[in-house]
Amino acid sequence: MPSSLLIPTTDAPIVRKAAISREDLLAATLKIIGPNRSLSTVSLREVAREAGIAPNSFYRQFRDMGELSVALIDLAGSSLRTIIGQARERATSTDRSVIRVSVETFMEQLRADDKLLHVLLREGAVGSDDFKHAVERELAYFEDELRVDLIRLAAADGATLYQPALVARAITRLVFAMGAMAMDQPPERDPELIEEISQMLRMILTGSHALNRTA
Amino acid sequence: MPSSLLIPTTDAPIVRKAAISREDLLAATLKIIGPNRSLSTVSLREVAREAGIAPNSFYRQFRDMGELSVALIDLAGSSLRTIIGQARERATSTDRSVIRVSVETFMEQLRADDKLLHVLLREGAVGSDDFKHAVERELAYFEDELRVDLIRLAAADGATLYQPALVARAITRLVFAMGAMAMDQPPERDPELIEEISQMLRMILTGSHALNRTA
DNA sequence: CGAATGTGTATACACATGTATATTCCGCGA
DNA sequence: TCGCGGAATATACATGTGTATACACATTCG
Repeated sequence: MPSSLLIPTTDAPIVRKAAISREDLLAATLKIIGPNRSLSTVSLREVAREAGIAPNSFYRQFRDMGELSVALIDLAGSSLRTIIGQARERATSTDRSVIRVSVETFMEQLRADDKLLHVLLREGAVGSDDFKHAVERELAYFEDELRVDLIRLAAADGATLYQPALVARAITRLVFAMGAMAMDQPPERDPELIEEISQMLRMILTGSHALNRTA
Repeated sequence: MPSSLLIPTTDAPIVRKAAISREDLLAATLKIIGPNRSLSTVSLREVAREAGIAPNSFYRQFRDMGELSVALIDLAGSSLRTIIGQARERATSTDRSVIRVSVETFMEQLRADDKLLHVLLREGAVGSDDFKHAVERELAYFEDELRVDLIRLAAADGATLYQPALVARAITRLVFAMGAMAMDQPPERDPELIEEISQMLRMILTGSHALNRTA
């Protein structure tokens, strides 16, 4: 069971002095990228500089930037799954709208999980094939967990969805697109955006129920 | 043919190139970018090479690659508006589903309009502020035209939408996200994707109608 | 005709990048 | 204690980049 994802490991299963770790390089990369800086334009040397190591030391951890990028996506995926878990937990322990609480949690984490989720949200469409596959894999995870949740929630309400898989995909893509958009806006607008997204999801879900009845 | 009295140049017949235009540079850029090549990683020299001109000649047309990128987005925007027009035309002259015909047209143009729309669909989240604003501007156009159309269509059916602006935005973002996804898939899957997207839009629209009744 | 102007090119420079090779450093077992 | 082996660095090189400067040619206009 891998426990260390974000926090530097303090373990010593084998004798280690490990001046530099993969996590350090990932963190350095996150510090570099930003709203105007895409992952694909970050150079190996730049990461090494930010991490305070010699360029060649990079190779001890990754074959090249492509490999680091994939590792970053995997990290972001873990973070994303944590969010889902939190949202699910919060949603079931409240009387407020499940949709609303979930969207709120998502946005909150988007702001907190500095830069990590950004990569997942906005860099999905460009990069090496390996990279794009890594992104798609995480999206598929999200989609699938959402699908299961949707079915469960609908059943609890005594209803059924029209096409759960499609609903899950639509919601996933829409939320990610809106999330990417949100990252370019000041946090003050978050409440507004949360409201917008919630309404959109409500439309999709309501539509799904309605279509189920007529189909 | 008098030669310079300094270094005798290697007798390369210096032939004058035909005048270069902005369009040539834009076309050259489109030839360079692809599924694994983002606009932000394309260099000025590379564009010049592809266009068959000296690097410095680039400056006669654009200040830098950033300016060229914005011009590309504007171009893509025009192309997009042509698509909307076509879809509207086709949709009104048929008994088939408006949604379906529109989505089909969109996908068709996506495949035809080689590379141009790709830029708009997938590079929206990274780049200079000017670039991102250019992308957002085009998205807003699309959104707004769609909103007007939706209202008109709903009225023709004697119905009203819940929140036309929101519906338009949801559809826009969803279609663009799915379109970006489609570009990474073989055209054989287009029919399937068209079906998926159409269903998603149907859910949103149906949901909007339903919510209008209950709200 | 000849100068002015506008457009394209060649050359050059000062960087940055990825990586091959050689070198230094340091903890550990002998 | 030594020295050995791996980790980290330093140096180096070939290549790519943006762009400044100087030049060549064509066209326009006095």
